[in-house]
Amino acid sequence: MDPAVTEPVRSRRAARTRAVTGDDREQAILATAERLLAVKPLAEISIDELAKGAGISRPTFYFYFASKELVLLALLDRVVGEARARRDDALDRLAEGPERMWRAAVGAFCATFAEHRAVTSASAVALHTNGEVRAVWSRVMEGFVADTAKAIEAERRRGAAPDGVPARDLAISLNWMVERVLVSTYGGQEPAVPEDRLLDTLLAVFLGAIYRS
Amino acid sequence: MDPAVTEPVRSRRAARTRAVTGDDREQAILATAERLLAVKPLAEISIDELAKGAGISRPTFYFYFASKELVLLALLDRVVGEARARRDDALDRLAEGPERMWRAAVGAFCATFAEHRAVTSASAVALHTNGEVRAVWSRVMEGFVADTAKAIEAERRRGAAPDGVPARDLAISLNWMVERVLVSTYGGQEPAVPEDRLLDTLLAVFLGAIYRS
DNA sequence: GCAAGTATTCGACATAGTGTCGAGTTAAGT
DNA sequence: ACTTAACTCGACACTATGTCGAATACTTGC
Repeated sequence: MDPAVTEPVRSRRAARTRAVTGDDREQAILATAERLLAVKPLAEISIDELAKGAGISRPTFYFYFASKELVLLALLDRVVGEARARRDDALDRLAEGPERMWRAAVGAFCATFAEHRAVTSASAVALHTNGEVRAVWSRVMEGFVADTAKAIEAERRRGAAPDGVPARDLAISLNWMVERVLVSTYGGQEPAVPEDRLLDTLLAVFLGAIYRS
Repeated sequence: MDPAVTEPVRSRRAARTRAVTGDDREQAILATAERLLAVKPLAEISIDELAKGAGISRPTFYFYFASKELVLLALLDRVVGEARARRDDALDRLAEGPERMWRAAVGAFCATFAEHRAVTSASAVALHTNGEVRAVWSRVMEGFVADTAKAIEAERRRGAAPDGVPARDLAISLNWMVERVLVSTYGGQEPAVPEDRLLDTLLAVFLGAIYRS
């Protein structure tokens, strides 16, 4: 994902001339948002709260962000970069054996989600509410799906995995499963897989779906 | 799910005395909601719209439902009953062979979701917004999960399926997968599995996860 | 067939949140 | 010092929610 697409998060403002203040405020808004998201969903956070938390008035908030969803998006951008890096790292581990690789790949997603659960959970929800969050999330998922499908096809070519339903369809289902299960576990929604069995369970489904004829 | 739990949807009003009018209005609200949900999400439907659509004023709406989420819930209740009936039907098909049974069980979910996509998609979204929808959805999922887990354990006992991760964890993951994949496909969210390959794909994951050692 | 009670209806109000406009202040660059 | 641009906020307009109380309509017991 090129950053350009999610860049126009900030309302206007060009290169920072004034030493700090502007960026400080922006960071203060982001920090406030992250803090509040750990406690309650985005829908229950008013712009006034974000502004107050950053020590500015409500109209001033709009100087920095056009909506609270865009604040979330800025937060999400950070996290996405991290997830991407970890995943790329995992995909290089095919040499260590397929199970190792899949564990690393699924684990990358799980770990990122867990470490930033406030932001990721809120995003998974905002997805249904906000078009821009939906677009970002779709692009992230698309990346994971494409890589997963490629890995499945590679395993099929080398004869390790049997043919079956289209690799891409399988990849889509598996990746959405990961997303949904993580949301239920970390969002406190029942029924949920206990956190400590998360990775083993998801991995079992991956391996079964990919390697069983 | 005992109906009693989701019964107090209506604000008050006891047994209908006045021949029809009251129930008619209530049905009109439900019909309006279902019609609008086919076009836009619940969040974009105002109570005023629902009231106008049913030919009443906004305050009068509150006589019938305490919130628009409760209207959705009433709609969902109908659908849940249908899904439950179909699923029960499917689980009796073990005699026809495991693949047949699983196809029927997953298909029951898919078919219900597809036939009432406006209501089910809206509910899957409201789940993240509304506590009561969340509770109903959780109970429905819990039912599916329990039955799925029981079926997996039965297959394991008769030696058809190998042991592995706890059956319940597997059941949770698989059922959330179905939910999430259906929402993406019917909610027009990318990436999505094309509608006509939905059942085959989900079934492949089920069989792989359950029967692969 | 009417008095009493209950079901139903809505106008009017109170409240909360969003987004915008325009007039201000502050700081940098020249 | 003066211009320009960054930044700030008071005040307004708008939309939606939810509630209260008074009015109307139907039903039932008498």
